[in-house]
Amino acid sequence: MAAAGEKGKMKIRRKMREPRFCFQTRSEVDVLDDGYKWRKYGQKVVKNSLHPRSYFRCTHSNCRVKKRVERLSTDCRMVITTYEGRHTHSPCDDNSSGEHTNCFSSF
DNA sequence: CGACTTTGACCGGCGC
DNA sequence: GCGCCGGTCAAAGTCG
Repeated sequence: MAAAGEKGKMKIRRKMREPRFCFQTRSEVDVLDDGYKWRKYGQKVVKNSLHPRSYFRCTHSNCRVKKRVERLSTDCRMVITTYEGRHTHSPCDDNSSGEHTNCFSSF
């Protein structure tokens, strides 16, 4: 990511076996309802942003997907939504049931 | 009543 | 060896 700049190069964390999806969205709200329910489990301030970063987790039981929402210091209405992991259930359940519309499977 | 939110504190890993 | 940063969990409170 852009944060890779700094002094050297961030050592790649192979520990993260789960894919990471970073999305830049311009919205006034932190959490956009993408069809999943998220529960905030933490908030920390990061120097690179000068703004508090929010940590979300999928409220489902079989879903351990994590979501990270960070606000841009240059654009308060711009937020970076980072999804970590894969959803094991369908968004909004019944809706489009039996349809694995998981575009994320690209990875 | 159930579910979700918020803040603080704790722990691990890494750097120097 | 110690300090610092990032990340996570827990408890309580509130709202629907």
